[in-house]
Amino acid sequence: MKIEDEIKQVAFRDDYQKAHVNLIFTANWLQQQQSGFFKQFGLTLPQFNILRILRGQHPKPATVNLLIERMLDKTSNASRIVDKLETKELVTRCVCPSNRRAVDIRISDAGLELLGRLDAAMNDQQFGVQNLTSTEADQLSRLLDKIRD
Amino acid sequence: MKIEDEIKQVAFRDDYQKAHVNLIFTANWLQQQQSGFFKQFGLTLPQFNILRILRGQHPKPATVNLLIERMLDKTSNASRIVDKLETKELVTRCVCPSNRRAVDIRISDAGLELLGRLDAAMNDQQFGVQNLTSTEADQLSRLLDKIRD
DNA sequence: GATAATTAAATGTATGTACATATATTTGTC
DNA sequence: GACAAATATATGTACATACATTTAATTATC
Repeated sequence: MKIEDEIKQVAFRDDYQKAHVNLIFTANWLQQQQSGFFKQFGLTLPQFNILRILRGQHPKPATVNLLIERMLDKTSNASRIVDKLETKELVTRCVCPSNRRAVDIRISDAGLELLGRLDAAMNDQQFGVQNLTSTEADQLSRLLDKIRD
Repeated sequence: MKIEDEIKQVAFRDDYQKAHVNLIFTANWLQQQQSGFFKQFGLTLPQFNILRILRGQHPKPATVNLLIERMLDKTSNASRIVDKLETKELVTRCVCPSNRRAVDIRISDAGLELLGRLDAAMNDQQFGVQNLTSTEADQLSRLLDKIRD
């Protein structure tokens, strides 16, 4: 559906405004698609993203700083998202021996097992970007990179 | 900067995953650019969006339902965002005479005046999409529409 | 080596998101 | 006209975002 119809706005000032609104709207749309999927597994999107970063580090630990550096949303509060994951026993947290200011965070066996199940389910799940051809996906990335220049 | 460097990820599975991550990341980036701008005026992005919808209706009132219909984020809680705007006296709210379930919401003179100042400031402010050519902006909108098909 | 500056993480507060539930009003049906 | 269903909004709760402040540990400077 065209963006004008999605938000019932008759016209945009120009192609720039239209692209901008479309970008925000589509990203929200994709996030909602995904968060419904993750909910089945008792996770939120940011919780999943942090777990994935931790798996990438495993068996090495990550610090809160490293998580923030790699998160899509730099300003979110990694500390409290880790709290939730720790409550679910998907990660472990202990003071870093070499630098007692820092905290070593590791994904637990239960966390690895959950991500494994998510990987399997994700292959069955089609998210929106699949509607594009590979060339179009590449084209999209280039346009987005240019926006942030 | 390329998306790989932004989030310090070495490689993506394919162009689809890369485009997807890039889309979420760029939309967040744009939102942060804007929210910094709105903050100078004591508004948040959703508050601004609701005010703009109300100005579009002015002098006719809008109901909460109409606001939800036109908002980019359908699931957000329009009622409570209107609460904040009412506290700041930027909108008025009163029971609709013809349907006492509904609430008539109108932008106040102070609200109109604030939006006027924002319009002026916005013309001086360059947001990211301006980095694209008009053709590229159009191309981007088409790709985004295709994602949501 | 004491003290200031910096760094790493946690905490506090206001706002927003997501979704379920509650309350009040109107509409439809017998 | 009583009562069920639908509609419009508000409220409750858990989680996340945004940003300021606090606490603790380390590093730098005199």
